[in-house]
Amino acid sequence: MADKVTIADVARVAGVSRQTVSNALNTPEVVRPETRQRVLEVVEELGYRVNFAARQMRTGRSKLIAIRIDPAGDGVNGSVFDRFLHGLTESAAGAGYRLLLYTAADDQKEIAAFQDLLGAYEPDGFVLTSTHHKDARTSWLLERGLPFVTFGRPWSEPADVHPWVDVDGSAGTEAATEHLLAAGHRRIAFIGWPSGSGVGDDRREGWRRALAGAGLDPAGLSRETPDGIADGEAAARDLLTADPDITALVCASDSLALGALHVARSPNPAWHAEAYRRIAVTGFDDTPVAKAIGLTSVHQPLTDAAARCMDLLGRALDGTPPGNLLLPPSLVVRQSA
Amino acid sequence: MADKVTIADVARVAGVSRQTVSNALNTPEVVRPETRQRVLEVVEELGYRVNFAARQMRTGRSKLIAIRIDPAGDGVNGSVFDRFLHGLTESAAGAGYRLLLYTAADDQKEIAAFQDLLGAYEPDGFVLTSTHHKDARTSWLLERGLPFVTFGRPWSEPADVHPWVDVDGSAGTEAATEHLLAAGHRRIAFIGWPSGSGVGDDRREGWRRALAGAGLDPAGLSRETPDGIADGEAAARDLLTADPDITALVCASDSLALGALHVARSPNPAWHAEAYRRIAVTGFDDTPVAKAIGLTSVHQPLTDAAARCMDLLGRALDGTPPGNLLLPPSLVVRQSA
DNA sequence: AGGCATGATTTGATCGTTCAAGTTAAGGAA
DNA sequence: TTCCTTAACTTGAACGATCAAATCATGCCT
Repeated sequence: MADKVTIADVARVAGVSRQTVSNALNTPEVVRPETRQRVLEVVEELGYRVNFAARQMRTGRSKLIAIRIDPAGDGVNGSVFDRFLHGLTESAAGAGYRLLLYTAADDQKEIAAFQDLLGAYEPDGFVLTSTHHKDARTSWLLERGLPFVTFGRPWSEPADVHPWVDVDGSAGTEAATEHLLAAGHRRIAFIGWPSGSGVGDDRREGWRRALAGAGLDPAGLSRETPDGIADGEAAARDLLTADPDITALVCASDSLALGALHVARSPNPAWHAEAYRRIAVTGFDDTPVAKAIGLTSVHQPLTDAAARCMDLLGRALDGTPPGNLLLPPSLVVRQSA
Repeated sequence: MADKVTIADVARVAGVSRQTVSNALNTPEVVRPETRQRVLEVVEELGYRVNFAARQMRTGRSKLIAIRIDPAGDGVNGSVFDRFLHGLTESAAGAGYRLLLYTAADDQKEIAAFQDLLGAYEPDGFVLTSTHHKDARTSWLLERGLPFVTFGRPWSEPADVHPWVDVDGSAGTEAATEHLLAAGHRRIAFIGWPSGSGVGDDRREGWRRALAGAGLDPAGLSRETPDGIADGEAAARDLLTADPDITALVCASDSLALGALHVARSPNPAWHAEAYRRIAVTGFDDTPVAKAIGLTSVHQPLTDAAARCMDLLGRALDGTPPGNLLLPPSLVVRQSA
């Protein structure tokens, strides 16, 4: 393998000093154009590349961004994070950064991971996902003035405590509900998660808002259940049994929707002795499963979100005030609704 | 934020030299137990952590492993890589390594990425996925003596040219086919990819082997098509129309199987005027989609594969001959077959 | 007692880069 | 001519760790 080419090698061949090579690459304006040109040619010729470790020692910047990847979530919804990650890797590369992965089981473990990482690899910044109420991670990072962006807004604090990018979940469920209303549905129920989670409550709120806008009463039309196919099925069964007028189900996730769909599509439902009701179902996240089975679902612009996260983080690293950003989702209409 | 703690700080507080601190941490056996104890206490007290950049400068080891993540594949099968990645992150962490992500559009671009990475971050090793015939990447790395493991066996070269871990695809389709045979099926067709891809040919071979074992003739029972839901549907339709005796379809992927399932489950198939035939379908990869819709599928032990990859890479980094490993998949039986 | 091996610790040098300060040469003003 | 400024480039030092070699005890053997 070609031996390591250092800045000194380039300097020698180009007949200039190390520092001039460094300047030609990092501060071109202080170098005479023809010198710069010559240096760049030698850089090309020798295949020189800066050694990040050495640079990091001097400047303190590692050009690394750390992000947590969860222990093998094999669920339907795991793919949301994965799609975000794919997008972020590309945006980061465009900005000259690479992603460093780590795992952590909970907030406290993640903070411990921060400490390990900061001591060892010294990442320049962090991207946090799945923010929640009383997020210990963000306050820890804020206290220490470390640059980070969250994908997910702060749920317990004012919107401007830290930079974030999020997708407007309530707008998503609202759009889904409005789509159902436009199709003539009047009794539209919601299947979501136990209240207390920011994301879940937000999604429920969008449904409620749409019903209110149409002058409809949401009372008795909402169920709270853990995320899962079986859970969605049970909740749907419960709702449809309790209220024979329900004709549509808005769900907080594709997993729940998938379960609901089983009930909605069962040809001769035990929960209903009358003539067959066609029940519309919508999901959330537009996972591959939704696409595969024709489930109408709310799509999150994840690649875009990733790019904007990188934008904001870049600003945070520059010292520019980064701000925050709420992206609109879009409804992907398929056969299920 | 707490100022950076260096090895010199620890040395001063513990009343020893830098090198003794280094030894206490890296070569404990050369340090007197009580000295070691004292040093470790100070390390704990000050919250000292080695700075990897500095270590890397001296030792040349970065404790980083690079792995490519593909540009946002939103398909059904994307999750295979993602599950592998989750597992690998954990195994790597266990061995003191972290994963560094990069993207690349093709083999040549990936080799360029190798050069960038080696010059800049100097990863200690690489994990390559989706190996194929005439893989330019492996030969490039081999020529330069760089440590790597592939998840996927070498398809054009002898098995021992480089370390690898793979899942035995032909054993998977063979198991699926045998399961169908045991259920009484006799005309079992195969839907796979155009020949020439190692993985695809291997999966077809397993089906052929199982049929041969039962003394059955595979002639006319195989179709080659790109990977996709619509492609699977078309191929299934074609097969079932051409041969009225077919009662089961073994597919090379869950995407293909999903398409096939649409045909198999259509209540009044245009392709068949006779009484309704129940067509069994099996997929490959056991994606969330398979679980969601009750598709019998071949499951790959991805977490295990990731762990073994890390094992082998660790050996390659130590200089121990790493070898290679073919893992058996398992058939997950659901309603579809 | 002298010599020597062994164990425990310390010292100086080094990895490749960039910062900060220094040098050199050329041009302009007095 | 002399002095000063500026542009262009060079030199020495430093980042924080580990390697290699040096130092200093200590114990054992003859």
